[in-house]
Amino acid sequence: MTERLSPGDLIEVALPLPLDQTFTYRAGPDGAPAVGTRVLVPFGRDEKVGWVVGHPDQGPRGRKVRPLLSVLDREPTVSAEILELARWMAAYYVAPLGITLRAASPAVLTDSSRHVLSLVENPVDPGSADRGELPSGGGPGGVGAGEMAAGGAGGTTRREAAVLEGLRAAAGPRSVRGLRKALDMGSIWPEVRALVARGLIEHEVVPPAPPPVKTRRVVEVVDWVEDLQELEARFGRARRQREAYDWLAAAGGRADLKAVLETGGFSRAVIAGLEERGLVTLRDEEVMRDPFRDQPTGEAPRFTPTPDQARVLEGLVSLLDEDPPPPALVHGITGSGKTLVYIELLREVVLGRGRSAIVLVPEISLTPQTTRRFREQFGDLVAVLHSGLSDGERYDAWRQLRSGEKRIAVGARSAIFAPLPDLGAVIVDEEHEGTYKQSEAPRYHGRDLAVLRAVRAGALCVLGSATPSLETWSNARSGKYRHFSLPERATGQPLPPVRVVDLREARKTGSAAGGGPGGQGSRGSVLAQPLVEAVADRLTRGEQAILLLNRRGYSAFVQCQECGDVRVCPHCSISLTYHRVTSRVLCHHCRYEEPAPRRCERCGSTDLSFRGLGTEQVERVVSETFPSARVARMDVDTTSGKWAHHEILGRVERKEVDILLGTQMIAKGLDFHSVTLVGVINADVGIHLPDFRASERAYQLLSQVAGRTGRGALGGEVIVQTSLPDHFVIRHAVDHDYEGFARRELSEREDPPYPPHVRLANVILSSPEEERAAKAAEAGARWLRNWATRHRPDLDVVGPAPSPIERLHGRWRWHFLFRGATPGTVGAAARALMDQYGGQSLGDVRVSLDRDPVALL
DNA sequence: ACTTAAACTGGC
DNA sequence: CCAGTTTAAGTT
Repeated sequence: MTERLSPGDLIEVALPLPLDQTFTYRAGPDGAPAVGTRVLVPFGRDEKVGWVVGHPDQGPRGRKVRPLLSVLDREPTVSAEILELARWMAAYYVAPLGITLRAASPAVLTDSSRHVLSLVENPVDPGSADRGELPSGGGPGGVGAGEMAAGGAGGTTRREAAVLEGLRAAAGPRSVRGLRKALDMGSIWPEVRALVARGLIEHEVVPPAPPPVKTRRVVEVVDWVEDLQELEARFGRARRQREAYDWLAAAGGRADLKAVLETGGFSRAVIAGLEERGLVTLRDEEVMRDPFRDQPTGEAPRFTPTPDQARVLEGLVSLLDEDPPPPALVHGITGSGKTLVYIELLREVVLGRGRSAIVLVPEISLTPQTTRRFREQFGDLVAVLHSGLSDGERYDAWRQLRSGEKRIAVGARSAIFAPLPDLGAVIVDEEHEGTYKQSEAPRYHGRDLAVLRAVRAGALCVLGSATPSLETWSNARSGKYRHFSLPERATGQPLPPVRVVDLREARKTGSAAGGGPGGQGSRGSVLAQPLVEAVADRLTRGEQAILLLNRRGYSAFVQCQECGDVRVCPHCSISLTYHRVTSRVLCHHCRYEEPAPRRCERCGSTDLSFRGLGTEQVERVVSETFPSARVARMDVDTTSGKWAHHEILGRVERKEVDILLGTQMIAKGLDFHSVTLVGVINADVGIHLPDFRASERAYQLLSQVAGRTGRGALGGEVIVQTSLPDHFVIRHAVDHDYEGFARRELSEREDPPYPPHVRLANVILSSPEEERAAKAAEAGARWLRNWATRHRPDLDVVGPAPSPIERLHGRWRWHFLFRGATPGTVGAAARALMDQYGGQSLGDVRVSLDRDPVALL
């Protein structure tokens, strides 16, 4: 598309603000920048960075149109492909276009101007001070308000004094934003204006920094003198210059200035002399920062695929020729070698066909082995978009992907926006992982965007998992996705046998270690006899054990210790949550509530457990039971440091640890052959979280942690402790029967209906005042029900109720759900709701909408 | 999100 | 009648 690019033309700009609209500006003297270009524009008092998203013929009716301040890119930084993806996200997830564009761009390209304040060293007499120059505040009365503050010297208000004090406290200049946050007293602009007018402080608008580009000085020969005699003549007595010239010529005509000085041993003056004679030039050349530069590349041995792997690979490659290729599920058990299939597929797509590819991984710091394998195979073609990269490193990786210098992007969910031309494949490893869902706006699902982007780009999307999400599973079953499976481990070894220990039995016979009558009501039987024996066995053999406690840290459910029964909402089939304060149990979907039970509804036992069991308690019991064992604990509390994961796993690898105890984070990616026992302390916890995906997650976790053992020649065994040995999650996990589990879980979600049978959205309303959050939730749900009767009778609104996490960051949270049979229904409702409540601020109540939520917290 | 102006408070 | 605080409207 060709655009008229004349000065004064109008541009439509998307700004990263929570406003569901774009803004119109007038282009500068160089004409209207192309769509996808970043521009700096005035916005009220501020200067904002936004993206040109169109060239409207006329501005908004009856409004002024301000000119843009500057064009920030020579070339568009958002391609037509990514802009379309951003537009789709904005519509689907009901987020402003500017917010989605920001999410799709490297951080260094989204910086706005900042207002910076500094103290004036020696303030002159306030009366004679010039009035400070401030950006005109657009609307009427912008400047007028500050006028009277320039009055007497003694008229320093309390607020002004606070601003001055805040500036004195900092050594240098401070941003208005930072100061405002620190002082926590609302807008400080009136005070700033008054203080500037009296010459006490200075104010400056600092434009966004240009993207940081690292450079090096390079010396390059520009005048080649071949003839010896002429060389003599040209250099005369400048012997060192002649030598430097020869040195450079021998080096191919160009070299790092640093190398010339250090390796060549020439002085800076010698080079300057050459430059003077017009023989060489000095210039700055861009250097790409790459923290993985030193990682070994291209050294890995080529593995021969197993027959299964070869069959899947062949199937995937044949899909490449369909237009567009249909998405594919690769369902492969733990240890079946999915990564190898990805690698061989990329070999075809990237090396064979010269196209590019994206590999999404759930959380890159937890999967160093996977990323390393791609580096080893494809070397410098790979850009690893690690969360630990500096903004500059990330920007360099982004540029190298855009230029085609790198053609494989490996990273977490935001890598789906990698600016790769000619995309040939997108791989989503462990596609069932919840980390692919972004928890802030835009609340996109990386896996779903992967499918969408791939289809639109004519690329193949491969979703890989040992325990696919039920959404993906049902798409594969229905034929929407192609379905491949790897039912065996690449080594040919079987999955480890899983033994179930019935905690109810263990308690009756009193054979458990830990807890006991002294405990606070919750019989803390931690390790039943079979697990104690199994661990002791590993200790004597010098092997290692992993103990998992999948406990999450919020209010628990109520479970009968006799029969294992859990109180469930009669309407939502979600566990009821115990509230200590009111001594009641509550459904966090529909707000059904009843008094906390005193005895079990099913068997009448009074032995009810109201609390889960934490890793700390387990650690204590384990240490007491095995005093000589070396125990390491790995959970969010022990892994706060940047390299904490690494450190703990390193100790396990070096066999400095006998028992590794932890939460779900130990279930992923570990591959240690001397781990011959996996013990699950209590499999029930996860199953009864108040969330419709609780069973799915519990199954995934059990399956995954079971896969941590039996990988080596020593074999392995899994012991699962549970009060619910007959629960289908446990039964299918014991049999390593994903399909059986999926069949049952799909039927569980039919009534009441949950995804994948229906589409779901979650609306959270939060406020510092609980009352207001509740009122807003009531009003919102009522409004939506009303809307539905008129527009979408098939829409179902559930709730409102207090959110499972009732209070977060000092705000009370209420939520309600709505569901519909089709994306169209849910989309229309989401749009209508946000049009009604999204923009308008209901006092201090914040509204957020999460479409296709991964968890209802 | 952030600013500003208007509309309310509560002290006299 | 003010200073301070809450609420609503506007940003091109």
